[in-house]
Order: sequence, then structure tokens, then C-alpha cells
Amino acid sequence: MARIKAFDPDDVLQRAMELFWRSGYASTSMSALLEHMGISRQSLYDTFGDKNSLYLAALDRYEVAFTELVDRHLGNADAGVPALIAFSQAYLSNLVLPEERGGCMMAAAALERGSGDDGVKVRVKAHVDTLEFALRSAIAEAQHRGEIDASRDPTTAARVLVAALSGLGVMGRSGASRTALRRTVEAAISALAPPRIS
Amino acid sequence: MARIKAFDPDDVLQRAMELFWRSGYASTSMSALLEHMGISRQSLYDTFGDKNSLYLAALDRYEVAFTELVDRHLGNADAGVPALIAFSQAYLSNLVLPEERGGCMMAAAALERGSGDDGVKVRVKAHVDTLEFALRSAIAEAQHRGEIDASRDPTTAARVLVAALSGLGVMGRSGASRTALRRTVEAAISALAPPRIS
DNA sequence: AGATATCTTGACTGTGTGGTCCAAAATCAA
DNA sequence: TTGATTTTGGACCACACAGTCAAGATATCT
Repeated sequence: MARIKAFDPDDVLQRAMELFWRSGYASTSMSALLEHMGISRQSLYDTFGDKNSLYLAALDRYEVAFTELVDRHLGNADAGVPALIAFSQAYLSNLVLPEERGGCMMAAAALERGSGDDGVKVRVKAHVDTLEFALRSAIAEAQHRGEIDASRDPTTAARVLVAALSGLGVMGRSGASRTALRRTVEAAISALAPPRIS
Repeated sequence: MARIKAFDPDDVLQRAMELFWRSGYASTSMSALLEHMGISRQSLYDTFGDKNSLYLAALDRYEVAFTELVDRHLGNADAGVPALIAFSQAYLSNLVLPEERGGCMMAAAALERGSGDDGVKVRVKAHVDTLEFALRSAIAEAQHRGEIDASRDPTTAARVLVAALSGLGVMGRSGASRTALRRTVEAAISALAPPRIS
């Protein structure tokens, strides 16, 4: 009947995400997106709509990758402190550090467009909730296993980690080294450890 | 000899800072700034130069207020955990929460313009360093007083708090309540407490 | 072949942008 | 008053922006 789509929308969206991730929303121009995505203007508008829709789609794509990461490391019911550490490292390597210290895309979206666009707001909230709940259940399990102080409220403890993870991008942008960031996140987790007998 | 300046540059800069703080750099237009600052176009360019210079001046003004806050709470040599908590609360009230959950302006600057403009980069680094060093010395003092686990590396512990504080803006933007944020930052500090005899 | 749908190219349109320039009004000191 | 300087207002410019449109080329199906 008709010609088939020549490019894979997912691949193209991935490239759009990279650019938005690196430079944010306002200072990423459609022309720059076109060049980096490698498709024509018409195809872009036909496939993704306007700039804001494309941005939201990019956020969604980011969130899919993020959710995968969360599930892989914290999805099992027996995920404790080792899983928390592994997840944090992976989060750091895949979502904060790549591409010259960009930081988490959702954190950038929250600060740049969190007020104003409702689509962004909804996605940021979903992202933070996903992270908080996954951390909370891992923390609860770790408490069950004696790896984390049982007297601590797991929700609050999870939120401490959410805040710390969300803040890593800022530290990265201020020149903190990869290892400094890794040590920081490890220390944040180990701070939740139960009282040792010293 | 000549006419005296009619407006106080500091007051005007303050208003510019408010707008940049709320909306970031790119999506704050000069027209909006003019209106909100209440001076004429000519006066603005004469006094502050171009948009980027104005933004950097706004960042500097933010940093002055921030440094004051740091000095007031953590400036004394005997600042321990109570001072840390007081500082965090003040930081939260004054720098993260006002004006509909804007988050820390430096965090936003870091994520929006940390790559790209060197002036921004320098200021973000100075901000983070100031915070880290102040926290570090307070933590060291708290260790001395037995309020914080002495076996912990104070630099790393300080960085954990830097990350957590920097991440609060994201949580605020995702709808976290004032009290939830306060509890989170308190928990982050208390996590550094020494092993209790339970 | 023919119909359908996509892709590419390029031109085009408003609109908003940051920034400059000019000139008149206002305000100070000598 | 005179001269210097600032303030205000508006006009203005070149540019980048997001988004639209048209036309032709290309590929897939029946």
C-alpha cells in the first residue's frame, strides 16, 4: 500500500534525548535536533509533533531506561544493601556521568521546567516516586536482613537517598571526580547501616 | 556635576535574581526582566551589561546571601550537629523553598548552564566548595564532641550532605511537602550519628 | 502499473529575541 | 544658569527561533 517508515523512531528519539539531556530544553534548537537526529524537518514534525511533545517523549524514553535499571537491580524481593550499592553505581555510570557530566535528565527537567509545563511535572513526579519506592522496599528488605538499622523509617531513609542521588549531578558539574561521586554515594548508603559494636 | 543614580543597583539586581531563580536563564527574557526590575532598558544595559553578565551578577548576589547563611550557622568553631541542623533548616527555608519550590539557584545554574559558560562553572564550583568545606569543619567539630561517628571521613560525610542538600530542589519540584523535606534533611544528618548503644 | 504513503529539500512566515541607538526629559553640582 | 549625567521611552536591527507549506523523489503494497 504505502512506503514503509525508513528510520526507526526509537533510534531517532534516542538521539533527540541525548541532545535534550546535554543542553536542556530551551537552549536546544530544532535545527540542532534535526542535524543530530539525522532526519528531515518534515519527518520530525510528522512523527513527534512540536518541540514540547518531542521533549516529553524524550523524557519518557529516559524513564524507560531508568525503570529498567531500577528493576534489574532492585526488582528482586531479596535486594538488600549490595543491590543498593550496585544500583547506585549503575545509576551513576549510566544516568549521571555519561556525556561530560550531564547529571540526571529528570533532575535537569525538574529544575528547568518543573514549574510551567504540567507534562514535565507529571513525569518528574513519577520518576521520583519510582525511585523512592524501589529504594524503600530495598531498604526494608535490608533492614529485615540486618544490613540497615531497623529503627530507621524506611520511607525517610529512601528519601535521603533520593535527595543524595538527585544531587550528584550538581556535584559532577562542579568538577567532582568519578571516584569522588562513587565514594559519596557509597557513604550515603553505608550511613544507614546499623550500629556496629565497636 | 551630574545626576545621581536614581535606583539602587542592589535592589534591582535582587529582582533580576528572583526572576532568573524562578525561570532559569534561557527562558527569562530581557523584556520580562525589565518589567520586573522596574527600570528602563538603557539603564539596565548601562549598569549591568548584557544578559549573561546580569545573570552572573545575580549568581554572585545569590552566593553572598548563601555565604552569609553559612557563616551565621557554621562560622563558629564550635558548630556541631545542632548547628548543622539549624543551617539545613535555614537553607531549606531561604534558598530552596521560597517562591513556589524553586530549588537552589546554583543547582539550577549547574544543570542548565554548567557546561558551556565558564563564568557559571566557576561560580558553581565556588558554591559547592564553600558548602562542602563549611560542612566538613562542622562535621569534624561534631566528631570531636562525639555527636558524629568519629570513624567517618569528614570530607566524604560532608559530600554526602552536599549531595543531599543539592537534591532537595528536585524533590521539592516533584511535590514533596515542606515537612517531608525537613524530615529528609534531618535524617541525612542523623544518619551520620555515632553507633548508639542499643 | 498504479495507488498510497513516506522521505527529502528548500523556501517561507511570523514572532520573539538580545542588543543598539537616538532624543527628550529630569536631576544633580558648580 | 550651565554643564554633565542619568533616566525614560520608543524606534530600530539583525538574527534565531518554532513551525508550516509545497513539490518532487522514493519506496511499498495490490
